[in-house]
Amino acid sequence: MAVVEDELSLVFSALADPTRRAILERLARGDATVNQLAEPFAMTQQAVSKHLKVLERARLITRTRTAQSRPCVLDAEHLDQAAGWIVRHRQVWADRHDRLDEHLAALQAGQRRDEGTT
Amino acid sequence: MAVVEDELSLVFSALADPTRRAILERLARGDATVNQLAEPFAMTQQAVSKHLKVLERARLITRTRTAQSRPCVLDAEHLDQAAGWIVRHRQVWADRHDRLDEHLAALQAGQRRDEGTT
DNA sequence: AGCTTGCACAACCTATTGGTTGTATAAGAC
DNA sequence: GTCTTATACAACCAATAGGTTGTGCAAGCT
Repeated sequence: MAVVEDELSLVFSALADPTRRAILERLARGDATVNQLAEPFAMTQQAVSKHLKVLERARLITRTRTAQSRPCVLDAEHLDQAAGWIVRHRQVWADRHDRLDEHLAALQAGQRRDEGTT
Repeated sequence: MAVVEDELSLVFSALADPTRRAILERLARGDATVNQLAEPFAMTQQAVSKHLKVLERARLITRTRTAQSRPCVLDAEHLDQAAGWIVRHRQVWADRHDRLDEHLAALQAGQRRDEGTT
């Protein structure tokens, strides 16, 4: 099932794994090689490579080829896509239960974004 | 694997399915019964029930028992959790790259980020 | 040239996912 | 009471996910 998956599903399912989220958190603090990423985890380098492939397929990271290592770099665009979906739909029922408005505001407090994403 | 899963993973993996996202979108416009939710989909009522169980486990919906039907109601809080994670971490690397709100808007407009990767 | 490092590919295993059909049950209608 | 409606449970199935081990290979080091 799901032979061809839409981008949003790819992004969300990529995020649905603690290891991959940890990898993203690590990458948010700076680019890293596969081995550097693998180090904190109790799993093989190959397993981490698989996780990276998932992240790459979801376009959450891109990889460059520098010498013999393949550093990973974050790509925020598709993450925005996912955040966009959530924010968009939460808004709908936030409107319905308007008490959630402040909740929303609190969430975005550090950010103060303002675009009318439809 | 993943015998006990953290809440965030549950939420994200619940969102990682187009059917379930459609269900949430539908519910955002108003509570609905299982059959009402199942109707637009080319799948059995049982399959939709399974999806609802996934959403329930992720605490994205709650169910009430009204007469012989079990209407579904959205629960925004756990969705906030997911949105929170994204917003939080997106911010980190937004800072690294540029930290501009307008940038964010541009990204969502489908524009590609310039790569001033430090 | 030969060793080492960094990573990926392939085969394999098990658990989970997402669907099916078939059946059961609980509540209202007659 | 019996019928119908709305939903859930169970068994089954194919495909995917997430891990393993083993191996291959390209790039640098000496």
